Amino acid sequence: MGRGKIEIKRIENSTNRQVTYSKRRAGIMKKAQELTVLCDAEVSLIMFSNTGKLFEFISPSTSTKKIFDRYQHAQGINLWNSHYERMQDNLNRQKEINNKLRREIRQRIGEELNDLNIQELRGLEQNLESSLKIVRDRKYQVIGTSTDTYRKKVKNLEETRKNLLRDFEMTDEDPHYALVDHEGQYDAIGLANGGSHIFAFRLQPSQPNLQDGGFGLHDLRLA
Amino acid sequence: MGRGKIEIKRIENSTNRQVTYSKRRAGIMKKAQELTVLCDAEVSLIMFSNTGKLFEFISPSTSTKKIFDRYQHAQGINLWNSHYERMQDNLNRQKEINNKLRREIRQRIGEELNDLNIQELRGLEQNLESSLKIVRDRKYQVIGTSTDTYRKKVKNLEETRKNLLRDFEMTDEDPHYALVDHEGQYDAIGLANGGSHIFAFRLQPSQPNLQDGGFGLHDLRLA
DNA sequence: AACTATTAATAAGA
DNA sequence: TTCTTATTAATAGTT
Repeated sequence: MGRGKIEIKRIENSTNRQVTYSKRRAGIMKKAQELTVLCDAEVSLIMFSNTGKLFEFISPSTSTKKIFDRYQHAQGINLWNSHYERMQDNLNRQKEINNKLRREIRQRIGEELNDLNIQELRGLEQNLESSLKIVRDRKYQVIGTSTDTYRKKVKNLEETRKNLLRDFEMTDEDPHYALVDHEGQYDAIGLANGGSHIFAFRLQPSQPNLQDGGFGLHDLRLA
Repeated sequence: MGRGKIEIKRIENSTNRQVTYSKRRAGIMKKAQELTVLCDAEVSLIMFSNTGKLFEFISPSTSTKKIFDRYQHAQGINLWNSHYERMQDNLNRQKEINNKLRREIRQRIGEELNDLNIQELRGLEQNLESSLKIVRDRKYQVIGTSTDTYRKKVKNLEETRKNLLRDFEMTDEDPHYALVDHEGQYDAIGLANGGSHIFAFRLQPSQPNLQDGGFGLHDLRLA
């Protein structure tokens, strides 16, 4: 139906192919639309050009999703069962891993030790010892750092005060103006200088295993 | 393109509509096929008549499922997601929990302590201390139990031997028959009586945090 | 389902 | 891409 008959085979000339695609795409779209209206049918037409571009026609009375669902129903298959199954597997795997992790935490907390033999108990004990040492070292390091910071702050404050005093003396104004404040804060800093057990005033947790700060936050039972 | 021009509107005569549907369906199928071949395109054409019957054309180079997947990808949507949304959510939740658990374990092992403040470090330390105590107690309990068991076994063995000896003496047969065995085992049991550090012969782990028996078995990075 | 007059689609050219 | 138009293809109504 053109200036000449053409063979139905791939058009090798790329430009030509593109042009023909445009024209025929429009043509088939129109046909789909006409079929929809004339015959009261539901039509889904999806086309990908070789460049990957998508064109589609869908009868106004329906939707692509509905067509997909209906298609699967009509064919008695579920194209996404494999997706679903993979997802389900993945979910189960995650849950299993979670349970193992929970179990490990419970054992590290000292629960559920009954199924551990002596070797395992010893392993766990050594493990906890070394972890405890690491945490302790880290704590002291942090304390040391913050103490240093406080020391520097104190020094700065003192120098500031001295400078102020000097200034007041030089200008002969009333000196007690600068002497009053920060006493309480000095006391607190003085305590911090001790270095080792400065947080001993913290309350002992009534639930030794469950304290805030991220430990024991998660429900360790099955989920 | 027929004996007369027709309006594009629903054909009310049912027979007529049916006939037209047949003819045009064949026509559009042919068009789809030609488009596929001429322009190297991937075409999916799905039609449901008003009676619910399904007809489809699909380019031989692909499949309906592939077209569906590609369609969704091209549209940047996932039509079946709504079906599996809850599952996906669940999966994501599990993964998140998983990461939190791994993080907790890592901190309990002594890794990733940098984001903990002093309070949290102290909490963790106390937590580890109490866990360590529980594990130690349990270990000693297990050791005690097994020692008791061994003691009983020894006692039984000794009594058995005595009885045997007595039997042999009473029947005047060669007595050294029963005296030879189990010496090594007695030695081992003798050691176990010490009670406190009987497993000290175990190798010190070169990787203190990773020992078999369930601790450090899981990859604690993201998964 | 076949036929065929007629309309519709479109290949090639501009 | 779009328009034109000669030509083929599709099909509406008929048999």
